[in-house]
Amino acid sequence: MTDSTVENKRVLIAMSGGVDSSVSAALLKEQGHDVIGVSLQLYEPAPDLKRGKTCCSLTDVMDAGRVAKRLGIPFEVIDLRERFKELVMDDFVAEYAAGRTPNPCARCNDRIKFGILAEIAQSMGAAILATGHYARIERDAAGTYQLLKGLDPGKDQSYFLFSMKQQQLARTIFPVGGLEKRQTRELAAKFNLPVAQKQESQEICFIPDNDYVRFLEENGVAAAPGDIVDAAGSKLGSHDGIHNYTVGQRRGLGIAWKEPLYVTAIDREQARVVVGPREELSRDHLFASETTWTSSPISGTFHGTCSIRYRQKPFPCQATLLDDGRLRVDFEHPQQAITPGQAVVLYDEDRVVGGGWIE
RNA sequence: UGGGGUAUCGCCAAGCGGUAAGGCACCGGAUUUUGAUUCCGGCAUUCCAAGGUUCGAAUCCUUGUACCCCAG
Repeated sequence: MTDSTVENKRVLIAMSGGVDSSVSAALLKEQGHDVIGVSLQLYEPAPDLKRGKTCCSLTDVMDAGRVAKRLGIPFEVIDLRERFKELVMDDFVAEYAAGRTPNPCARCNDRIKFGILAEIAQSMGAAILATGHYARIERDAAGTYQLLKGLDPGKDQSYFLFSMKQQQLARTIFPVGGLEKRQTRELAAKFNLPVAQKQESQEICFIPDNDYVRFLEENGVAAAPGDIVDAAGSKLGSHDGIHNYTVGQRRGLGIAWKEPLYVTAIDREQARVVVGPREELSRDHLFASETTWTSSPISGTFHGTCSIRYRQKPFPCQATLLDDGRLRVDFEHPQQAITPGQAVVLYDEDRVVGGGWIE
């Protein structure tokens, strides 16, 4: 199962303190690798740690350390708070301020884990970086590394990893990518890991209470009021700031209508939130920029499938690269709530071809 | 100070003598390494007010009150 060129090399495993990365570390150790465990300190610990369900809180770092100790592997904590703030949190704030909806997990993977951490791994003499993501990497006959969906359709995280490139894929392994979540849990119990029963992480790791609006306002996003209008521009209500909304959102509008209303667009210039019935969320194409490709860019018209949000079953589409470098994706069937700031990921069967950020 | 109409949950709205539908909004939960969506659950002992008729009324009668429309 493991690529032969990878065996017995030094591997750096990013340990979040969760079940997936802990089992990953255990599997690597069992396979005979020279494993080094690392936890990243990415932000100031939240004062309230009662649930401990974030990916990098103090208790999680401690859990990671306990697992490393149980496995008998070296472990250290790397402080990347400054870089994380600069590359992920600031981007998160700026995107919301611009009326877009950021995807911090995808950004973190791209910039922190497979960016800075990958470099750190090299500097520590580890040729390979491992994480607990549910995705697979395989090398095809031509020697090209392919990024594939995780085998467990309910846990596949390839969407968040779409920006990985050859040089990254060549030096990365996902030990649990071929497992079902249930199997991972069973292995955690079998390895007697202290985190076997730990609950899934969720929410944005650096906003443990999930009150992202408060986080934004504490970080300089002004609560600028404006109108909520329909497609024709008629005022239906008012809001306290466009950062409270995302395209496709239904709840929180406070408008009593004959049918549910959804945010169809956010107009930063006029500080307006445009709403409409469900039908008005439909689009048959989108444009994306900052495209990246796992091996090589598409040429001509790409026929395959794509996802425009995490956990969405990829749907048929075709895509073309425009002269200005942007990507145009046309859907076979209209899709709802194309959300600027989210990623569009192109798939060829189970293979991630590449993607970009929705405009 | 003439005539007509309407008053039911925050909004819209069923009900037409038999013991308060539904939609929206809102609240809670489930799902989820982003944000959403989705799903599940909750949500008027009370029908503008006060009397009356009736075994029984939001539904009938009386008197008020408020608002709307048409005339002034």
